[in-house]
Amino acid sequence: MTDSKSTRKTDTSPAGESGRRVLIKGQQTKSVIIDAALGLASQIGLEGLSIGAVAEVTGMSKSGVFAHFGSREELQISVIREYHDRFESEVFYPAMQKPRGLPRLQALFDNWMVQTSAEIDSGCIYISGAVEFDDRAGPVRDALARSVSTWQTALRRAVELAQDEGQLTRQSDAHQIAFEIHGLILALHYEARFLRNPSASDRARCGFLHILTRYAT
Amino acid sequence: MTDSKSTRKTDTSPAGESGRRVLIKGQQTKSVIIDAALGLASQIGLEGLSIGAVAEVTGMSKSGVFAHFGSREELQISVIREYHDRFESEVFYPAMQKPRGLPRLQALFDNWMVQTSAEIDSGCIYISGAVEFDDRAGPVRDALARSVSTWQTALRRAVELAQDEGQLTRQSDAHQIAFEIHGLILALHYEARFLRNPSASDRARCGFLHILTRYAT
DNA sequence: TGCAAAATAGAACGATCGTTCTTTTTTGAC
DNA sequence: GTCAAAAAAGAACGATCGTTCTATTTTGCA
Repeated sequence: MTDSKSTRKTDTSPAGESGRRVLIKGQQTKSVIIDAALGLASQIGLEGLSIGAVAEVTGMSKSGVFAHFGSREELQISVIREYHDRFESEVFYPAMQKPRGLPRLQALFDNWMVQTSAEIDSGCIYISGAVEFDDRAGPVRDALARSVSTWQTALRRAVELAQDEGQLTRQSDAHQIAFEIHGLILALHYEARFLRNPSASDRARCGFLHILTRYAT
Repeated sequence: MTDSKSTRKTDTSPAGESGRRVLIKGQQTKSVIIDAALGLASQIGLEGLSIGAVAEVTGMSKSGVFAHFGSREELQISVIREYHDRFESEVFYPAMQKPRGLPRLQALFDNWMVQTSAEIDSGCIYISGAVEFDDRAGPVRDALARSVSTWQTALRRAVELAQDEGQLTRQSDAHQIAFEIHGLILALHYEARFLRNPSASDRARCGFLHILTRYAT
């Protein structure tokens, strides 16, 4: 932990002057590894993620995989970053195209529902990771909490904009509304993925409607 | 898995004719072990629960602990049973003293909140277990799902009674209302335990009020 | 107080884990 | 094509895991 060996930091492109350069070999395989690792972590959790399993899936050797990250923690953090990016591009950015206010909030929830429904088979690492790292300090937990907080802030902001537009009342603050929406997603994940209840999606959608109508102007 | 050795089944008291008999030694230590195991599982999860850790906490040897259960799975199931019993006696039974309808439903939620708030430091195995075993078949998952389903049925029943009493409308079925309440508890656990948000309890309580007022007659 | 049975301890097993070190292969600019 | 650097493989380490087997201690009825 104290020795900062950091075998390979690949964020700085080695291509110096000519900034554009197709992915050098190492970066390609690193992407493949992270992709496989994210798939594994979604199923068995970040804690269950083992370098040996990733090596087997990718057809590489353990040390070959290891060399790209320098530690298991760094692999886990890379997985979190990857999930963060995908979540942003599948849930957040598409909704930003919608006009601010209710349309955007509705789009955010819809996209989140689609994402969560797809994760009923694979699992969501924002949810499983929260359980695994809720009392374990360290950089993995920090990365996870930062990603979740970023998303929660974006959701809360969408609620505030709907209030600014006069489409939602201010009888509850945006934080409270975001909290209740988050609860619906968590209950959906719990009931659908663990209890295999097929009606959970309808329950969540219905609950969102209830929230909207309660705060509608 | 196939060989049914089952080292020691302790459910049948060896005290034959004289039914009353103080706990024989093995039962005492078994209780101590389960108690310690539940404490550990609450913090690090059922999957993280190791026999070695339980042995260290109880001051016993690994094999000494192991002999009481015959397998790690049996230990995990015992922990789930113990948690189930405690949950029943701290959340369910006290609320049953209240008159059916809103008072009882309110008491169920209040007790559940107290339990969950206490678990912000220790963790809830109904929540962590759901994440750990959501795609892993086997007896541990079955025991967990059965306990959770029992509790959900009890909660739903309380909602139905409030509807029968005419204190809640039937514009949504009891399952939907129970789903939304469950979401509040999950969001509370997530925000308070993982994100360390101290206002989560107020959010959950406020959300419950919103649900009650929406369905109030 | 005896004595069988129950309870616990102790040592060892194979497996898997993250990590380190060394060696081999592959890459890519010259 | 050369050759240094990068990438990947291979072997081995210490640690921990659940489990098994055997030996020792403790229990509790006669």
